[in-house]
Amino acid sequence: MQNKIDLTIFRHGTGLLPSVSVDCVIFGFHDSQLKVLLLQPKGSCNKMLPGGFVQLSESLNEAAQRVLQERAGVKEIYLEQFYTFGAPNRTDDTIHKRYFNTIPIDLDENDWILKRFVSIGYYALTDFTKVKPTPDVLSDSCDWYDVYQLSELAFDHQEMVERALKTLRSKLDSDLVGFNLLPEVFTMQDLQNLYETILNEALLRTNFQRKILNLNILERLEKKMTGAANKAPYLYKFKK
Amino acid sequence: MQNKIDLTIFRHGTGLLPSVSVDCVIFGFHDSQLKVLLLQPKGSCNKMLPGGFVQLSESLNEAAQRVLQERAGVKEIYLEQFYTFGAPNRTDDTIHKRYFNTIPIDLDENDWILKRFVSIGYYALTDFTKVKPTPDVLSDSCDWYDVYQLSELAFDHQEMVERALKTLRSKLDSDLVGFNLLPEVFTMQDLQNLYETILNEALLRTNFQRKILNLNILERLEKKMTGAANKAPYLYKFKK
DNA sequence: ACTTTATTGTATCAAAATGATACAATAGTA
DNA sequence: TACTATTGTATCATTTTGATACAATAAAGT
Repeated sequence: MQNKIDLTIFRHGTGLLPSVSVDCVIFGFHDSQLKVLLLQPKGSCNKMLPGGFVQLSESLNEAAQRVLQERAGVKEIYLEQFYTFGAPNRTDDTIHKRYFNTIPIDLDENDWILKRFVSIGYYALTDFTKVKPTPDVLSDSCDWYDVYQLSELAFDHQEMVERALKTLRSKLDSDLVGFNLLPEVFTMQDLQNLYETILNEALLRTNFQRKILNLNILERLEKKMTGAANKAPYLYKFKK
Repeated sequence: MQNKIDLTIFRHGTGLLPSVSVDCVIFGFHDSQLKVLLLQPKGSCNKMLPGGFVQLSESLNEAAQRVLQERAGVKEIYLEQFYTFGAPNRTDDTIHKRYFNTIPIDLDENDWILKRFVSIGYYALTDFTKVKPTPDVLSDSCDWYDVYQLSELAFDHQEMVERALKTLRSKLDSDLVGFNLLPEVFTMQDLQNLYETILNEALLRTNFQRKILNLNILERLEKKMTGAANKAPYLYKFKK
């Protein structure tokens, strides 16, 4: 199943902001892996982040949300800007043109789409289980990939993922980010596992539990009977 | 004295990246005040940050450096990107056109310069005493203004200053930022004064001294005989 | 020369946060 | 009933931070 996307928007002068694009780094968590959402474009291009252009009537944030919905089928997600990428050669000419030539529209050789542009990076965390990645007509697939095992990506998208991850790490404590990465209810071990994966380092179980509980942001629910021969952990959910 | 600026760069298609600009928030410190560098454009416009467009051949960072040099006479300064501003109405139409009509060049009504654009914000800290603000031909003046006493600024430049200040505060400790705001040598009181002004809150003298000294980044020099009837403070400079 | 004053550098103590270890409780298995 | 693996919590040591005390000192006043 593919998303509808209005290809006329790619045509010059039909309501797009020239030279500007947005790219989205969407993090998910599954099987103890931190994942990122990537599109496999048609043709032989490397995988890329869901990205697109900005309409004249919308804000950058709105553009990021719309693009994410159109290209990956992900909607109603809180996105945060983390950096703007603008190296003159960031969209390597030949790759860039090859990519846009796979799009079934006529592009003038002088169209700004074929030239340099600046891309504003947005990132978000989302519950892996609640998202159904859906590729658009320009892509063969849309799927999750382990952040720590990425193949080479298109353009400067590797750098984008790295910088988004750095931002995520630095905001993990202060912004109590990372909440959207887990399902509704979870155990303390699930949460610690998430933290360890994002930070890529081991944490001391007892102190992690103390720290999180002292934040007073969790509501303790019933125990989770795992069937294992040991004490059952409590389930938690985030307070509102 | 005014800087030379090549006005042809404003003409459409002569090597500029459409729809994109950079704006610079330059902080200085003097008389116990945190200052920001502003231009007074010719005509009746509000004051504005030194900003300009991006040439096709340069990176965003290079553009910011060049623009700062051309418009305010400030050179060789380390700039850091802090946010990108892209609200659809951020350059209010009438003010925007009025401003660009003061520039002595012909602009087509359809020129992107008269339309919406996105601006990438850069900020920097600099030694007040080492900068000689110099306006360009488009401006009547270029001067320092107290960050906490700003009049209304052009476009969304107030928001830019606020966000730059927020970034500065959050990075003050971790990045040991704020060093460029003081002259070569200084007393502990000078440094504390700077911190208090940036954070806009009082700090305990003894603990501040302990904290800074424990960082092991200062080299203690001779005492500074102030002429006052009390113990003379040491001078310090930053280790390399 | 001695006292006074304002300020500086450092020590000290209490409180809070963090790191590390110990241990009892418990859901199942042998 | 004993055993095992894991969980929740307590405890203690260490480090960090907040608050106060105090001796040292450069100059002025007497």
